[in-house]
Amino acid sequence: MSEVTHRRVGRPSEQVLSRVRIVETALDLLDEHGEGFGMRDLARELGVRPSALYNHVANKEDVFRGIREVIAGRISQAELEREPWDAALAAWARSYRDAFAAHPPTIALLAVMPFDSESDVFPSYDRIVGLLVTEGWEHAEALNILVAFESFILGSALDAAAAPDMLHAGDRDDVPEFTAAYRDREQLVTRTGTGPADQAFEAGLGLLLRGLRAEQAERDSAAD
Amino acid sequence: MSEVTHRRVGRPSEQVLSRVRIVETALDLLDEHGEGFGMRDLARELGVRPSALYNHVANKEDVFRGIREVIAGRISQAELEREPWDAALAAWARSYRDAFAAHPPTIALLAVMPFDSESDVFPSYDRIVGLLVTEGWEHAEALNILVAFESFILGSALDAAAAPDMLHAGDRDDVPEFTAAYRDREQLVTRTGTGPADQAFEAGLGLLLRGLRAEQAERDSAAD
DNA sequence: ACCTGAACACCGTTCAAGT
DNA sequence: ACCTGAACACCGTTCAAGT
Repeated sequence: MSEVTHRRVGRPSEQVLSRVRIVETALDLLDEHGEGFGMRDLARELGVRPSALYNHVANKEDVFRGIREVIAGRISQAELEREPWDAALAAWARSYRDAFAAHPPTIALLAVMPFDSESDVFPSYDRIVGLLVTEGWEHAEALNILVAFESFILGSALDAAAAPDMLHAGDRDDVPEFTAAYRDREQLVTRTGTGPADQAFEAGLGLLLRGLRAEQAERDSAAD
Repeated sequence: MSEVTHRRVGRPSEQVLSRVRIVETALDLLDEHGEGFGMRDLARELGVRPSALYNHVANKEDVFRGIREVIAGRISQAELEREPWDAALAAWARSYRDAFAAHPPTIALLAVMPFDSESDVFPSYDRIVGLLVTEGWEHAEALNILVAFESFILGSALDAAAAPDMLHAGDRDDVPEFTAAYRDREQLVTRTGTGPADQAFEAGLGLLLRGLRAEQAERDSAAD
């Protein structure tokens, strides 16, 4: 039985905590046991008493804000320089979904949290709006499209985080089309190795992009 | 100062609680003060001690399950009988989003919760898959499209529930396209009276449906 | 069977005391 | 300035006691 050497009271000789260390540890905890984390767990993991955390973060919500920034920072901005524009949009969307889908239990919480105005996400948003405006959309339309994409992406991340058989009708026999579809998709999953959530995401992303191209084509032909 | 008459201990002469009464009261609490609810608040609202609730629900999650069923029950199934098929899909999607957007704080929680196999939602899903199969899609594809629509709808409900200026870049001058778009949309909001979240939802829904029609047209012309 | 009342094992957070 | 330790005001949930 190894004795833990306790820290004495009073200011330690060298600082043990920092905001980034707290945020990163919290993210680790979320990844390991996905059930959410407590300030007490977080403190234990950092070898510190719970109250010590409050020297570096305002409260638990503040920790979440930190986490959100870290995750948002992982969305690949570089993909937005691809050609053509719809490929750039697709690559960005996939990177966005992956960044959030990696941390299931927090998606919902993070998704409703407003971004800080200094956030890293705005340059990406600016680039996307610019892309769409270049391709002929009005500024306001471009923003609506951007938000629509985000809604789809976050909804898809939520879906990827949901229970695997969220939509299982069991043995009921009053929904034949649905159960047939469920069975067929099962086969598609084993054949392609692509999970249900990924299939649905690609289907939706494909539809959104196809919709954009169709809208553009229609607009261009009407302009003659 | 009015004296509250307390109930004596022991089984009351007539039953005061029921599962449905608990679930409905919980939903009321969510609607009033959107911050979520506690079992103690719920009990107070029902004029009962917290422990009494556990005679009718297993735990707090069980209450959420009940709430989810109530909300899901409000999604209009009737709209799915409209003509043509894409109008039916659009009407269903709007009804779905409205049902969830009415209860902001719970969307996230509810969205990740698996449906019971006896749930009311399956007949609607069956109808939608049938609709798409009739229009030429494979069963597995139809299911993927359905899930993609749901992801978009729930993501949009989340967006509608988010802070109104979730995407406000403040005064930064390094994102000109974005701020221009933000300004233009502001004007569009005041001119049309349609909120930002509704605009984005209609934009995305339009793209998804347009994508479906384009996919169908492409398939039909390839079949010649 | 279905309520009260007391209790248990938790939370997030505050704050004085210590270095 | 930055930690410990003790405390506060909460949670959800359990369970014996009562009718």
